[in-house]
Amino acid sequence: MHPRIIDTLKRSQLSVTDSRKKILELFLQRKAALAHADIEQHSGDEFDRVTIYRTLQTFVEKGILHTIPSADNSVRYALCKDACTEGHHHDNHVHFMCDVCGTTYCLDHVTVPAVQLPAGYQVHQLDLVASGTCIKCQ
Amino acid sequence: MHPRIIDTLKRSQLSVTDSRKKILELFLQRKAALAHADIEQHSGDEFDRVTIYRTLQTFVEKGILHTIPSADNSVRYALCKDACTEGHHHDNHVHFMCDVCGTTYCLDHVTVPAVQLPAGYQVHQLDLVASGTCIKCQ
DNA sequence: AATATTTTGCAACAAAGTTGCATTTGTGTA
DNA sequence: TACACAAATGCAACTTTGTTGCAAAATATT
Ligand SMILES: [Mn+2]
Ligand SMILES: [Mn+2]
Ligand SMILES: [Zn+2]
Ligand SMILES: [Zn+2]
Repeated sequence: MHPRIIDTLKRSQLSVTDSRKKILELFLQRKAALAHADIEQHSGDEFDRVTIYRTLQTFVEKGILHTIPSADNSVRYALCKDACTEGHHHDNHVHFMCDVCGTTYCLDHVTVPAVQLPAGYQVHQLDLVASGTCIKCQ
Repeated sequence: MHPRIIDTLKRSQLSVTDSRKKILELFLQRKAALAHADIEQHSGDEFDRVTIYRTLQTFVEKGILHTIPSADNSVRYALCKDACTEGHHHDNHVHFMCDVCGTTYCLDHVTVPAVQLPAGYQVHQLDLVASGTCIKCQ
């Protein structure tokens, strides 16, 4: 088991349970983002579908995972790298979704550029999602 | 009925049907983007749920509507303004989703800035979605 | 070890999306 | 205008996805 797992859970004041450990482990192994369906597939009958929903929700609230918007009705989740805390995310990096293999990447080193919106729009979050062909699928 | 409706359909080589006219009209009246559910709600029993699915899909394929990614598993659709054609979209403007009223706006005059991705990522599309509080909800 | 708290699985349900097929509607042509 | 062909629609049946309440199990606290 990845050494960071227990730490991460405790720092967020979450009790350390099997499902949380395993789901977190899955995200640490895979470097890419995962949709609910990916986790469900990958974990077989290890735990209930409902538990996955609740775990993902908890992790997002606690700042362990962030969501990545998509145009295919299937939100992806990925590990927060920065110091995200309960209700306060700072994942302002670009995401890339490959049309070929379906992988979603966090491009941690590519920052979302500032944009000048018309007066009156108060921005709380900015998401930039690129899609196309990834390195592996060229 | 809005004068552009028949034109738009014919230009895309689509037969002019009641549902297509009414769904298109809805998008022309409302300036904002609409989710499937919005259309369903707004049209009552005028046409079947399945017809809405199929119409939206057709309109996207034909370049009449474009999709807007979201983090809440509910893709929004909005009219293409530019010369989008079958299978070729050019809606490279920023979108704004209001957390308060839920409205999604096409900010037609705010262009998505170019970003420099790591070598090897071939970008086909760039989506920038801002969220926060809109003008009306301040 | 005993107790209090939290999480989980299950069941039942609601909502969202898909597919095949008969019927209806629209289009082009005679 | 009427006809024939093609396309779109509605319906039914179904699958998938997401939600909720509650008892049982697991975890944390003392
Ligand atoms: Mn990310
Ligand atoms: Mn738009
Ligand atoms: Zn790929
Ligand atoms: Zn608003």
